[in-house]
Amino acid sequence: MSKWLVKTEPGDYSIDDLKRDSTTLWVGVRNYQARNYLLEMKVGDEVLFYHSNAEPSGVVGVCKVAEKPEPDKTQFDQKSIYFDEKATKEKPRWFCPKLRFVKKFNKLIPLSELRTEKGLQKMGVLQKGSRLSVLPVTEAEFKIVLRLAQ
DNA sequence: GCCAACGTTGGC
DNA sequence: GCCAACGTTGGC
Repeated sequence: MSKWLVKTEPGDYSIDDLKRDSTTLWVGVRNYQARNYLLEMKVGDEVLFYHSNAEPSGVVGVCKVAEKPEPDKTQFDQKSIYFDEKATKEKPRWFCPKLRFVKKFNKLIPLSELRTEKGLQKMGVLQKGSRLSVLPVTEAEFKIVLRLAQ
């Protein structure tokens, strides 16, 4: 099973929102590389939940894949900010898995702390210029983050 | 297919 | 708010 990390701005959708909702469709990803990662997600995969553009930014909890990706309905909705005029129902461009809340860490693990961890130096989210909102995480990296959360 | 212009992301 | 990094668009 694979591990992942998803980014979200807490003002848009935070770990507390996911805790309240229990599950959510991860709509709105509009980057092909990120989409391809979403499509690789399998039910049961564990996902680090990351707050970006936050004070401070960092990993705040864990969720998991509850349902495999389905076409993201917002791409067909003209009123949605995620509307994509080039997408059709016959040939959807964008997909969203359903994510289920697992836990919120007692403390946020800030980027600065992740950066000082030896085992995390190659972690995707720490790489310079990394802007992908969906990223793979290795088993070892995932374990280290969980340890830091304790 | 190249590449300039433009838009977005996201740390700081 | 700044700006580096990267993605996308569209003229040619």
